[in-house]
Amino acid sequence: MEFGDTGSTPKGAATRNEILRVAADVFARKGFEQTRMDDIIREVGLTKGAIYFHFSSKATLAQAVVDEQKARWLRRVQEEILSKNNPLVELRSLGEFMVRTVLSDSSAWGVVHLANQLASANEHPGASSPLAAWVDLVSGILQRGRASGVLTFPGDPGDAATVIVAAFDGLKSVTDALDPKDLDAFGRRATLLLQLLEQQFVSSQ
Amino acid sequence: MEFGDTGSTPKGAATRNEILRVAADVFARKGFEQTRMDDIIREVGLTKGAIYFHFSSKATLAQAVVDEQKARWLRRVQEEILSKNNPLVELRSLGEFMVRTVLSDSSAWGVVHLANQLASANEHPGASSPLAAWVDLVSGILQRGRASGVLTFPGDPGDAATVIVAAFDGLKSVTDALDPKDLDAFGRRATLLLQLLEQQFVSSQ
DNA sequence: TGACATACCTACTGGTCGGTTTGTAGTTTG
DNA sequence: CAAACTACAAACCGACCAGTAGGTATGTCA
Repeated sequence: MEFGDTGSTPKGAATRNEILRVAADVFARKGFEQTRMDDIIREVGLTKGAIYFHFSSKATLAQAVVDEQKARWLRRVQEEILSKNNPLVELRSLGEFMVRTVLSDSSAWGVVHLANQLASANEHPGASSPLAAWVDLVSGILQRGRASGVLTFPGDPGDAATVIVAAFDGLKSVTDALDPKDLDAFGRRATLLLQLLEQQFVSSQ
Repeated sequence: MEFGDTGSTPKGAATRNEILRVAADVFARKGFEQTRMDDIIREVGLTKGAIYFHFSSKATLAQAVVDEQKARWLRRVQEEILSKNNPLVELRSLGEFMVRTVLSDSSAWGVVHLANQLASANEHPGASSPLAAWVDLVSGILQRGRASGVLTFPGDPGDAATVIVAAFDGLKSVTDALDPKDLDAFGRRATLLLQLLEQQFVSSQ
């Protein structure tokens, strides 16, 4: 049930990070249930004892992966995007950021779903879900954009934000499922989606 | 590996259908991996031997569920929607049909993903995926709509269709993940999405 | 009414997988 | 330098679960 289990020594901390790195990749590729602890163990080059010394359970390890990744990109988004102080620019940047992230780091978006998969077994309210964080982020931008008149959309900002994030999320998973070979497919379709949103949310003139 | 394992007798066929009915519900709720054969057995009120008499494996049962459901709604869509011979009406009807289906029959959309979950273990090309069928359906409508001038959109019809279907799919899964209690949430957001698509794809004038 | 298929049940097996226990090098600290 | 702690390794455990073995009951038809 504890979280920051160990890492008191430089060596221990390094190993812990290495485990997190590999675990993020495997979890993202295969999902929580389909990931075997032995998969991670094999790829890290350690043994069961080592992993369970640093993390008390499979769920704890996965949660640590989620928390670490979430903190990382929340910081990046904060620095690179929300600093613009311009909802229109922020929304565009965020869209491009999402697309770029999905395209470059294949494991990144997989981790976004880990928290939700954990919620089934664990009793996490889902509030810590990276997905919810994305929605909140977009929702905030939409609200400020509407207030300043540069963005228009019907209904609740939260709902609109959810639709936007969900569209991206669905595009990723559907493309993975239907055209796993077609490497450009996601990029093409995401661009299309961005165009669509641009014309829909940005106030003409 | 066989498909229509049994069902030679009226009684046998009835049991087989009952198993399919229950299995569809359980698979849709919990997904392929998380579903235990014992779950289905309990709800059907039979035993292991009975299920394995009618279906040779868990994967075979799931595949049968997918095939049966897919055939059913493909027929319905054919009759209720594609008979209109009007791309604009068809697209609107199809959108409403999807929303209505998701809202009324909670297990319906879950089954759509079963085939994809099977592809991991099994070696199904994924071509039989209901998701692919939906995309093809929309893609066809878009093509005919563009040809007759009532629909406009940039790029490949297949890509546009994928974006549309993916947006719905993502909306369903994201809403389930983030707001499982909020019953109207999906409806509200889906309506928003339909408006959005309306203004984007339907030629103004 | 005997032969054979259909339809179903009970009990078990074999493998998988998360987690535990125990041991033991190396490192730090008193 | 000895006790104590850190950071791992190796072997093992027990629960879970898909699938099987072998039986029984209920037709059906000649």
